Amino acid sequence: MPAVKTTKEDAVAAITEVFRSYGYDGASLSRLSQASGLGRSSLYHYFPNGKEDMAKAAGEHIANIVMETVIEPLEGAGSLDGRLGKAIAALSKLYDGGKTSCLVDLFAIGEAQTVLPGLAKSMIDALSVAFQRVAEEAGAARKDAKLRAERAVIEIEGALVVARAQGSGAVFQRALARIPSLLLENQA
Amino acid sequence: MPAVKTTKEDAVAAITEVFRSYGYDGASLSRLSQASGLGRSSLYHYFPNGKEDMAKAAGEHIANIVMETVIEPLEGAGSLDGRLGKAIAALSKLYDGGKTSCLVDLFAIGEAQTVLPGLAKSMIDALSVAFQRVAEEAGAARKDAKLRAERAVIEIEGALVVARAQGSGAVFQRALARIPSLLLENQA
DNA sequence: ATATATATACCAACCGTTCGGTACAATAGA
DNA sequence: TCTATTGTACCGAACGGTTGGTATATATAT
Repeated sequence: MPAVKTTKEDAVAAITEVFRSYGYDGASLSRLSQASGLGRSSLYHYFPNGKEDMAKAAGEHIANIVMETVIEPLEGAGSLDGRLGKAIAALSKLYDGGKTSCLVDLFAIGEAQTVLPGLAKSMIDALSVAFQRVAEEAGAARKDAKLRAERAVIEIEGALVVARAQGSGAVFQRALARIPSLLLENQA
Repeated sequence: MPAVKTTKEDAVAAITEVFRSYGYDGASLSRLSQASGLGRSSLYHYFPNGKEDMAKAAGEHIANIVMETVIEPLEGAGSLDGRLGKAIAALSKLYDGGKTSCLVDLFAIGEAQTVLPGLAKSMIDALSVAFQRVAEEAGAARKDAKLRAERAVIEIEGALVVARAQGSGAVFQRALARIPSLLLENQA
């Protein structure tokens, strides 16, 4: 391997932030190039299919982070409260306390839907299933657990939208704080 | 006066749908032109400041619809259940059962934020205040009512995001159905 | 020597915008 | 009543600039 100034990993991280800030359409190659520190040609070296590949890489990048920092802790060892606490802390960090958008939201707009089919859905599903398992473990029947998980995911996504509109992350923090009671409370 | 093929009102309605489908960046002049039936240049007759004016008109258009079909019914006469029912039906219609996006979400992305400052926030605030008054009328203390209203708005926005990601409006309908109990239940 | 990586230069297509001009209806003056 | 003027509605063509993408050449590291 040759020496590299910017690793592909670094480039993907930078690119991901551009997509998260501007959405698919707003993430121009100029911005992508500038943020990653890579020239146009270098970008096409790492991402042969151009913007589409970059968006896919960004999606996978975020999916990996969610898997490692949110879903795995939820399925790991320890008390339910402790595991949920870790996952919520990770979500707070991932969305910078409510200041940054969710790729699920951004990649489900306009043409991005057709360019990246299924990405948004699979991310929502993964988180939803993990929450559902937590609720079941707390004693909820499968149907009830599924509904609670759906509400938790909705609260996260909705709070991110409202937080962005209000220009304040407070509402997102409040929503995160509600998740434990939403999933665990009043079980049979 | 010349014969009018397309009224400005019709143009605004068509333009609004383009912004709702593609977001600010994705709503190109070509698409706006095609959807409204007006030539690219003709759009500048109605909207002298171009795309920015069109986005503002779309925002006002939606704000008016929300005011007339959601907020006014909430503040009108009749039983709480009846008024809430009207508002929820209007929301279901406005978002086509969860199939279309919310401008609050789309206009709070990337550069649209700076192009249309405050629009998203004012729309969120108006709906939130209306919900809060409903909860207070049902017996909730102001602080509790405010929180319930915030949760209702979050559920609406979040369910729209999840519905779009899943390609199904079912989750949005479920969220709308939860709003009455969310605002009215378990009051002192 | 070979594969990887980056730079330079370029492309057609499209972007939002502007311009010059046309069609038409209402108004004003004779 | 007829004509001249005005103002609105709209369009085709073109503007400079940017888009996403490519081809070719050069550099670097093994």
